[in-house]
Amino acid sequence: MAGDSGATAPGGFTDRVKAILRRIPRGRVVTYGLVAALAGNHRAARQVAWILHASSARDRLPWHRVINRRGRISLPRLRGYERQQELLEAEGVRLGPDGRIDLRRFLWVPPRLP
DNA sequence: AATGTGACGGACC
DNA sequence: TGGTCCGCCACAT
Repeated sequence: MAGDSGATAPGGFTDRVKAILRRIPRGRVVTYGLVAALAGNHRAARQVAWILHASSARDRLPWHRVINRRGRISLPRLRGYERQQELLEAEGVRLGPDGRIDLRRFLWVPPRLP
């Protein structure tokens, strides 16, 4: 039907990840591992990255709010890095001189899961 | 069913 | 501090 372009099992890991990503507030970030954990598998961080890579703009996911555990943008330079940085800074997320984001300050952790 | 993918994470040196 | 190696997982082909 309309929207089966997603093609993943409804309510599956991918759906959960997407739902979580859409709840990240502006000006906040999460790590791949955290999202994976919230989605039910703390070891599936790589899968979260894969989902973002495979998702299109139509998914309306705040992909730029996902960074790695070091507080850094994982996208390679000239392959999305600058774009992500720009989007983050536009929301007030500041990168340090080493391109690091202070997770203690910007990391978003949902207060509770329903 | 087997193999490949991918923007990870952690252990280790 | 930073590079390398390895384990992990769900989805694609």
